[in-house]
Amino acid sequence: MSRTRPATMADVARLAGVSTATVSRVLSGTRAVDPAMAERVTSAAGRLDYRINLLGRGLRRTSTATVGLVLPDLRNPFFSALGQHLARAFAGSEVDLLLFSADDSLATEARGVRSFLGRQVDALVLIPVHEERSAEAVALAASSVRTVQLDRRVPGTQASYVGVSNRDGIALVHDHLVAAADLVSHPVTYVGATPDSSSAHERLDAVRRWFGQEVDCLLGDFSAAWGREAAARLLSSGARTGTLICAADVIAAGAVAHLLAAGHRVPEDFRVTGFDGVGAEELTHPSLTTVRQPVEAMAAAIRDLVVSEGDASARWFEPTLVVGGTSPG
Amino acid sequence: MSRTRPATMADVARLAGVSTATVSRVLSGTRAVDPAMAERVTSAAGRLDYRINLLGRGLRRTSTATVGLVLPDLRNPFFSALGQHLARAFAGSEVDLLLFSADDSLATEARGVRSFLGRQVDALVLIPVHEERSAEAVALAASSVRTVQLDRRVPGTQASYVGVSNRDGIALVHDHLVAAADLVSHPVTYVGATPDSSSAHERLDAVRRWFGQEVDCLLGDFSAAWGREAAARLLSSGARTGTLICAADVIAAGAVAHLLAAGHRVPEDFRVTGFDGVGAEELTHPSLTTVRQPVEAMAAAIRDLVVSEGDASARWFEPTLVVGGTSPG
DNA sequence: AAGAAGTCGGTAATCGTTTGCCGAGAGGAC
DNA sequence: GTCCTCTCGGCAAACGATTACCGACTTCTT
Repeated sequence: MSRTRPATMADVARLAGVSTATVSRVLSGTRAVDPAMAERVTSAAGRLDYRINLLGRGLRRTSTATVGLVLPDLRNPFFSALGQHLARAFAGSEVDLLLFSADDSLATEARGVRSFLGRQVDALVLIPVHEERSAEAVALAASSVRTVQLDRRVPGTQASYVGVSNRDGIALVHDHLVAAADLVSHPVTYVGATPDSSSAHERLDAVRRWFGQEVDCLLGDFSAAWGREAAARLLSSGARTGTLICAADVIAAGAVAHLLAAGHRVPEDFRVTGFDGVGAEELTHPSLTTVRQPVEAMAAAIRDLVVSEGDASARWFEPTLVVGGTSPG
Repeated sequence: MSRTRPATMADVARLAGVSTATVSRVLSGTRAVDPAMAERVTSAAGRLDYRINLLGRGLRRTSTATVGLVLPDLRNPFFSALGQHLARAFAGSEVDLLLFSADDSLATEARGVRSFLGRQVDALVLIPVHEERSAEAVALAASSVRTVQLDRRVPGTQASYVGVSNRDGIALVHDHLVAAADLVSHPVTYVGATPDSSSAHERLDAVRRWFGQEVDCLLGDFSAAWGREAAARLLSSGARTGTLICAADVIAAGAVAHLLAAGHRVPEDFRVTGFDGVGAEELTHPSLTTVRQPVEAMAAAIRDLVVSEGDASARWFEPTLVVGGTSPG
């Protein structure tokens, strides 16, 4: 495993008997070069196993053909689905997408932003960790490069935003349940996340809007463990029937698992709905009724925003309802 | 959103009335500097909102304090769990961990490796897409920087390896089932993945070793959809009881969902086990019996390997059995 | 035939940072 | 007082690529 000094353009130029300018032009196709000479250069580059140093290129050019994505947590399947779709959206372009996980920490998120900025990325995609406390990181990003917030946003920043209409998503759930079920014998409980992120915030507001201000709310985080605990609390408060509207599919899956384990029936005794629809809803039986976010279209929108020259903008996508086995109908 | 030219060290030096050498030494702490002067420099840097250009630094220094991770697919929860644990393991160090998703494509994987090499990363962590066809990418990586393969490996390369003992993992399942169940009335079927990756390969070999060469095998990919399909095939072949040993928790979850949907009981009629144990096993009811990989320890080992100076090495971690509700006992 | 226009290779400056080396000054030993 | 040893700031040369500019040459125009 001995590693020799990598070949540089100067080495290639020497071997091919030309100047580095010519090598650069051949390899990056910047300007026409005599075919015979070009052939000498490519063969020399191949012989020396030359690979370009992107640091040198990036330093000289102003751009790096790189976009950074900072996300809060890879274990949340919705975020990893977004990451995957975004990666695919960029795989067809000249631009490299690099990911950085903030590990749900504001400090690590800030570090990720600074790291990408230091690397002179052309644009930054951010899923902010916190609705207020990520403001500094988002502002720093937006003041330096084209920045797009994804899924979650920090109000009052200059950065663009791409996300789903949470109000419409909850409305889909509401209409579905009102059409198919009796919400008196199955009283509604919202199992959400504390409104630290704009999506948690907006989903909570939307639930209150469509189901009434007095709707019962249990707030935790976006995890299956919280779904289980919320279901446990509900049962220990005496409920034997009900409707659980969950802020994410992982929460819903946890809740369903606990309800079934406690001997209750889904959807007969308890109806449960999720949110996101990126695949986790199909892991369970019954499969989850959920609100599907059009992640592929969202990823494409991000890709387009990132390469475009326009001003900051915001775009809300329309979710759709996927009816599974955890709700009647 | 007007963006001005970022401040450089020369700007800071001018404002502080010192040379760029002094600025560099103050900001990177390379050498002692007179406290009064240091104070002038830091205040000037703050005033100008100076942020270091890592391209310049990386070009001059030989190292970049960066490690790249190329993984096949973020939607596989095991890979995103590995990514997350690795990110956490590096969050405490000076080194930045950057991720790149190969989108299950050999070409994209190669692109990721080349991209990271061009960025002069200090080390590369690879989860190879394919046991044979990723050989070129792994060899390229290993010939340029310290390289560690994770979870999957390409035989015959110079790169280190960190993974779990698949043979021992399947042995745990075997011993558990033999102790707790009647494998005659519940014949064994292995629901695995085509042996394109070393982990799929090794798990298949291990199943044949512990359960016999003639064990029934259904091979697909690491997805819930495949788990469902495999269960459907098994049922349509007439099976009404059985034991399904699955190569991953997502496969197992899909299989269980289909079996339950078809009206069968788990674990009474069908016993099902998974592999990985990174959280997906708790989304279902019954919760999955699975083989847990010690991902946190594995991530720590990767971190240590990456900073160490030693030769290439291989390390197999020992998995543990997590007994859930899909198997007797 | 002379000038204009186009093609294409090379020279050297440049991107932003780090660091080897020099030298000035301080402090200590004798 | 001399010499030796430290400390610490600055000069300038890298690191590896790109590209503005120059100039030699070819081709076209009139």
